[in-house]
Amino acid sequence: MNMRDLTGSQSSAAGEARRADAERLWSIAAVERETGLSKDTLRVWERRYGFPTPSRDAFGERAYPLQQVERLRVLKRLLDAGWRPGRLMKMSAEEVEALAQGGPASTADTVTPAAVQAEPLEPFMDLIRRHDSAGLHRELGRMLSRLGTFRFVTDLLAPLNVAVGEAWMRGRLEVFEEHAYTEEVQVVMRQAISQIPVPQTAARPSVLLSTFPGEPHGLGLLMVEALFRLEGCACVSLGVQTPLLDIVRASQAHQADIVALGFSGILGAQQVLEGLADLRARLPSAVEVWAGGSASVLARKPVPGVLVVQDLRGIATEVRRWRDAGESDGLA
Amino acid sequence: MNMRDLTGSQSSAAGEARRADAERLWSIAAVERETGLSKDTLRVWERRYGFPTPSRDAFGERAYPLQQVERLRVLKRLLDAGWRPGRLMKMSAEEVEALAQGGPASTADTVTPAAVQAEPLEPFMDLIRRHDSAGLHRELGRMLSRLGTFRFVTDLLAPLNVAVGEAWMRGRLEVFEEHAYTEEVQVVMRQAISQIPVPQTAARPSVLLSTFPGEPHGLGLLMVEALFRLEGCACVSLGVQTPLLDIVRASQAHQADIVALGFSGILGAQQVLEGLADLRARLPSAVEVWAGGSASVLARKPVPGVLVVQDLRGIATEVRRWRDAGESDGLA
DNA sequence: GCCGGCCGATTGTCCAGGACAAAATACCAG
DNA sequence: CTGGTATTTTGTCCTGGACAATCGGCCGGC
Repeated sequence: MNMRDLTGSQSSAAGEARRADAERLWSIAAVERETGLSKDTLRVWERRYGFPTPSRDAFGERAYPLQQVERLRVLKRLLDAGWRPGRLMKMSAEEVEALAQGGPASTADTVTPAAVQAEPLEPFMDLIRRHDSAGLHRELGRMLSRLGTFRFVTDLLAPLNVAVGEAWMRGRLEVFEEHAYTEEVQVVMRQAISQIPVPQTAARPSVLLSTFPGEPHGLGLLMVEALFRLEGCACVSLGVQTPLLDIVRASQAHQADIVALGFSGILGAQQVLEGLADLRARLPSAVEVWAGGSASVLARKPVPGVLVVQDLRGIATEVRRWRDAGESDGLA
Repeated sequence: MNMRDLTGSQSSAAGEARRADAERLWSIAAVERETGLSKDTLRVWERRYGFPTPSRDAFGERAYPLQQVERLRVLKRLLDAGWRPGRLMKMSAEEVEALAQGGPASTADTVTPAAVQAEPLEPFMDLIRRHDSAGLHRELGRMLSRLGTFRFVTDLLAPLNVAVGEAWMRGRLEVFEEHAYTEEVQVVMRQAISQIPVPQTAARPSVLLSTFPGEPHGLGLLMVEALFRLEGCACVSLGVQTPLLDIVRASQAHQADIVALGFSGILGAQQVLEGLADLRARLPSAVEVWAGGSASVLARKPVPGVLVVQDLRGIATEVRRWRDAGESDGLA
């Protein structure tokens, strides 16, 4: 419609654009958005470790060069992989680089329970790495047809998600590759869900699904929704990042029997535990709170009145338990 | 699986739970998550306006009572509707309440271009307010079939999104209702997209879709993706909130001809403009940057080298322009 | 009369530097 | 080794000040 804006600033040579690039400086807010490190953390690292070392703009505010932003991205990734800042900051740039490229997780070695790895994952990892969205879509669709929704979720997607997460932590996958993967899986999962026959009206238990604010990972929610629907439950999803008070209100409005929350491990332990306890306290005791996902806190510290479902297969079991208990106030 | 966690802390009477509720206090981080107001803002409001007035916990940290959190939620909504804090803080609780319930937008009266309101929206708003997810899904699906994807997007969803946004700002819709709406629309839109025949391999232009960090609204992206696909373009979506540097890398990996960004008006003006300029500078000039959405900044301040597509119908026009220009470096 | 630029008031973000809770690790006894 | 306690590390919270960005109103010219 409005073409005028396209005419300006055509850097003719690619090299020229590249140079203008590197000189562009980033504000602390921009670095926070780009890296996921809070402003507080960025400032305290500078004070404590002497890195990063931003210059200052005309107003005395921090201005980070691209190079440091990229290094901060690497550090953040290593942090998520279990490394600690103090250790990383003492290392030379080369050592960090070597670590970023291919090192194993520092401590807390990723225990891959290879026992039940039912389907080969490598073909899918290959498609992701080759940025073949169409191919990934096609192959996922094929596997959905072959395995059926239940096994597709439990035997393929669940381990594949773990593999993707691990690949990212080891620097084998970029953020955008993980985003593209998530998007394709979402498409296939929604297709799978739409194929499940809708249950009777007012099918019980009715389930409300969401995640807490700060938890952007929604794939698990979709997988869980599919499994609930396969059990004949009525599901309402709020998508990700719903404020606590809104989850409470939504559970009233939709007359939910179960509120199911997903946790990927991004949120801090305290945030998860306090949030669940809070939610528990604000919901009538007849409404059950279920929590699941890869966050390790869930396994370590139980929250009174909250059911932790570690294994996706447990959903069917627990739904049966709920129904056997008499459809309301089913707690032992 | 693990039932033990369900047995603890059963507050037998609902009233008892309610009372424990009100006494629970919120940390400043929790209030930030719940309201969307930054910690900095919460502290400076306290200093400047004398509200909120959190008590302190045993460690001297702010502890907000539920009542103030809820008032802050209302204030945040009025802020988004165009009010200014100084004005609101001078008003009595009753005046604010009256405003929150039904008042019109303060300044910047919402100009509803009722000219092209092709489809009646009220039936859908009703379904949303009645929390009839199944009904909403059914009616949206029916309209999709009746209108076809193009008119469904341009004549129904586009104005409906505006209506929903406005209803929220006027206090007629809760956050969770907007979440549930978004989810249902997403389901139908993905179904619509999957029905569009996939184009030839390597169809041009190839389009990369995403939003900037901090912009969680993804419906527009889906609508735009549908329109691009209807024009026979190859689309790859990264979903919402992709870091800038990752958008750049993704555009290389997927050999995108066009990078399309969506803006809902949540992001600040500077963030949008600087982000677009930055992205522009980091992409080869052969890759076009398109921006759209309801953010008013886009209309006010043009960014050199960025195409602003105000009207969804403009997408078809611009795709034709791109193709006529000779498939590469098509800028005038 | 209406649009556009200027100016003062408002408002959110940034800064410094200190403190300390929470988490992770090291240590030690059984 | 195992489980609990001391110690270090690390992110978040604090105060109070400063100021850029934005908003609202004012004025003057087309």
